[in-house]
Amino acid sequence: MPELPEVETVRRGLEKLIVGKTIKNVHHDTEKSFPNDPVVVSEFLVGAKVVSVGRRAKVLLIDMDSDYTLMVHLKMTGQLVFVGEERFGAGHPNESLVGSLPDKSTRVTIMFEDGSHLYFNDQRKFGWMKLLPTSLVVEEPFMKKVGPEPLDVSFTDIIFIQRIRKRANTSIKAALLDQTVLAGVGNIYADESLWGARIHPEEMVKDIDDKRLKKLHHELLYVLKLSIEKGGSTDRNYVNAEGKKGSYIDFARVFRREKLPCPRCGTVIEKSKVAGRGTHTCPKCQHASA
DNA sequence: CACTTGACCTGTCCGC
DNA sequence: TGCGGACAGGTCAAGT
Repeated sequence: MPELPEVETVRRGLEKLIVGKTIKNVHHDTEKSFPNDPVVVSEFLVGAKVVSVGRRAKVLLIDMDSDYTLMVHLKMTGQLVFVGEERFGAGHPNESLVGSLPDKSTRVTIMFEDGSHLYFNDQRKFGWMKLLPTSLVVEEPFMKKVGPEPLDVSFTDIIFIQRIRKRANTSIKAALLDQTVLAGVGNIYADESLWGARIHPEEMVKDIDDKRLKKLHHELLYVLKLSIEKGGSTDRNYVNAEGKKGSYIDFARVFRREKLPCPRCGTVIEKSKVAGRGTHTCPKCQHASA
């Protein structure tokens, strides 16, 4: 579900809401959502205080003062929603979104000493939480192989081009989605940035020159930053830490706009499948030798 | 090795 | 309205 901007929005919300709070207890339903040894949880999570909330790629990193870190991956349908000690009453704008938590998709409930709660909801059960010593986070298999953060100032055009070219014989869309090439890009921002750069998602990386890849890099940064500004995009399940929706989707140019006119040229936007994912393209603006 | 395709799950939507 | 199938913002394992 959430990509870099959505996870970053959740991170910013949680930073304001849970840093400094001490965990009173933790409950979870399936092993899959939180496959930790209960002894470790009771020793290093229960009774520990939240020190900071970080993010790497699409993974949230909640650091505790026990020197353990709670890693959270929301995958497709995960949500991390905070509900304060004072429940929202009828008429509050958030009441309909979080007023009924926990519900049947709640996988993990964390209660803080002040009576507030953090709910990890995940309809499809692809997401996970895991607790591990902070020093071992970098050794975790995904963290070890994931590529650089696109929003780091050190991630230059040159590095973007070099890394994308590691996937010379695949489509540019598959290269963008490859988390070992760069971190955090998913289906929405792949389609949006390719539209911005007028590159067709099926075009082979080796057929795209440096100038066009540089343009793609700039378009990618533009959509990622714009989306963070707008609080992420809400298409289906995504909500931020306060249970609210983001508004980037209102600014999307192609994503989920099939059969609607291209905002640049008016041609009807098409939907197809590229790299196994639903893909939105303007057939006129995006072509092989733009 | 590089790359592509299923599998993991549940809910919803679309066409017959 | 009912039912089957396709599909959903991610990643991994297994396949070619």
